[in-house]
Amino acid sequence: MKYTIEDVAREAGVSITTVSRVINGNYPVKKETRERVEAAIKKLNFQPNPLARSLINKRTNSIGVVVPGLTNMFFTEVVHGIERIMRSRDYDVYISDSRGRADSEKRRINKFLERYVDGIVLIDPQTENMKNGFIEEVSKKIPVVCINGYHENVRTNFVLSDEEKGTKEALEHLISLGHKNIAFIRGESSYSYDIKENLYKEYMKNIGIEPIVITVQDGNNIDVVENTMRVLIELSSKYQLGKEITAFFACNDLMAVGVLNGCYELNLKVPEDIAIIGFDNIILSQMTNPKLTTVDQNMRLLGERAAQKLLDLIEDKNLYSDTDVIETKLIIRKST
Amino acid sequence: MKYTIEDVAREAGVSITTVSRVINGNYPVKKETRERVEAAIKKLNFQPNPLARSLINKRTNSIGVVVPGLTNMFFTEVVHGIERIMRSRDYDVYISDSRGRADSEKRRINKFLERYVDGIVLIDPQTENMKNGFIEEVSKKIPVVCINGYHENVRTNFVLSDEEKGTKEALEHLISLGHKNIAFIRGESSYSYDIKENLYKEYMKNIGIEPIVITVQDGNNIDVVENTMRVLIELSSKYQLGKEITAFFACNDLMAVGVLNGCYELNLKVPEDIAIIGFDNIILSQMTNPKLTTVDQNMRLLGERAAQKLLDLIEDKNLYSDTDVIETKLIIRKST
DNA sequence: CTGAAAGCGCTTACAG
DNA sequence: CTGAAAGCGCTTACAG
Repeated sequence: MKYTIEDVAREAGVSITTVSRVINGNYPVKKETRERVEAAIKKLNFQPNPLARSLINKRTNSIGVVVPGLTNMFFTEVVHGIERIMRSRDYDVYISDSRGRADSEKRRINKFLERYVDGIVLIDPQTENMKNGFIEEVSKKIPVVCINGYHENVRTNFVLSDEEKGTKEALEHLISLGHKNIAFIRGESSYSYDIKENLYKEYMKNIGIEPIVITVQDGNNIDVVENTMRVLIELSSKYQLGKEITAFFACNDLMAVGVLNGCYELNLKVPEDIAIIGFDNIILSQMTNPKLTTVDQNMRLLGERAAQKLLDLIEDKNLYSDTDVIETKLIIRKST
Repeated sequence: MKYTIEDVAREAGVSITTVSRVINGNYPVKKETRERVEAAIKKLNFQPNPLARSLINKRTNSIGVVVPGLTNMFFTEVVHGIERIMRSRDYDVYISDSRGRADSEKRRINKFLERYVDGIVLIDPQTENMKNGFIEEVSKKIPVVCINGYHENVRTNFVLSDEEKGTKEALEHLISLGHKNIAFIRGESSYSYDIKENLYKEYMKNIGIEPIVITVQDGNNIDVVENTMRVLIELSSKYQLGKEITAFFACNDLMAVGVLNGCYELNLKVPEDIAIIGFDNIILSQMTNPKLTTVDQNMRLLGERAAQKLLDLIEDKNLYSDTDVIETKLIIRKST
């Protein structure tokens, strides 16, 4: 079995109080005593039971991260950024997948709360949970940082990428290339899609073209690639692709790849017949043929910044609310 | 603040012992009393502190999963299978990324041990940690299931996909198409690559051709796609591609996609000039152009089977060692 | 600088 | 069927 602090105390011939003190280094201990205790710890290869410590400290040195889908590389990149920071500070990061559903997200968060994580990062939290006050409630109990997502009048912390600016640049890029008949592809429910859709409609209004909004299902699971492709093929019976629609703005790269694959099936040339622009700049966007024009969200930085902020919150408990914005960048490649 | 069992006891006018008994349902409690306690629990919205329970039970109702890289969809698919099973049994699953390095994998495992997870799943564990006995040691302390990875004389539990059979079928498929000059692409250190390489060499020996083994770096991170592409381009100055090499066997789909992208850069037609076969059947393999011929590892089932086995182990502590083998399946698409 | 004791929030013999 | 008490492995006032 594992050794306890009592075994160490016996071994070193001191009280458990003293052992505790040398472990935590929070009280003066005579050098000689300390060395004896350290030797005992080493000899027994003693590791304090984090459960027992947490029970008292109310701290677990761990954080929870909730993502809508592990198969969208956008999220794994962001998580990677979070992990980089957290590990350097000796925090454990636990990842949990909500499958993009509000009830599941809620459950995941509650589980983390039960487990006494020290803080939570929510990537692309469900709008429903933002609007109904759930996330604000959670933010009162524990440090929370949200990456992207709905944020009007919600008192919690945000690290946002400037999706508005990114969307504008993307749309203007298409327009500067002479496109007017631009269709818009989005997933079911995410604030990121909503922002983009609003801007898209505005632009279309300005150029006097009827907007075409296409909603595929869950946009954050890799299955969306196939789904989007199917949707595109259906679409080709309604619209004359290459004429009535000459360009697609896709809300993320996964959907953009779906469009690309659909074009291939339909024998449409990209970008000659159809231009495609994605969003995120996941590595997949460089792997297609042609490579995808897209908007870089600087995913790694989003994660790092969120982690840093969460750490700050955990440390001084100034619980909320604050917003950081990170720049996006248009990456022009071969699909436009 | 959160309520404790004491608050519930006071509210219901019973002892904490009784409250504990109705929560756990492990001792008889008079119906009337039970109802009073249940009402109090409901009223206070009481949730028992899992830390305190775990301190006594030595159980946390959670498991750890260590993966070499979250950006290789092979792993996220397997994890998905694990989560499906675990959630239905109300276990939390915590995912941790070793970045494919033995020291990091060790550290991740030790962290899980410290946190008293009830069991651990290792996906594609590092050969080094298998051979030096580390994983066997861990398996003595706690239920462990390994998915794939080195397994000679290591006493722990395995769920393996039949990579040998898969490799043979892939190679035979290429040969049946008339290929002899087959090159082999692998990542740095993984048992999966080793098995495949051995078989590859055997086949090449049989057909009397000098084997060409190309090692790219870390094969389990999505960066490998770019790396492989670069490696292929360099390779084109050493070999006459399409002649001295007419086919590539890649140890996973990520590398296969890298080869595909490289061929595109080099203006080589797939499969006319160069045939490519991958391994795993991650969804990405259907998204390329042409779609990839590959070997399906049934990732979801690998995860589910491993989770089920871990659960069995957790429940009856019959700690090791046992091996399940799951069939692979050749998926012929357009790259061969 | 050091230790005995109380306490974190639970569970489980033990006694009735 | 129910409760008082010990205990899980720690930390931290309190006293010296």
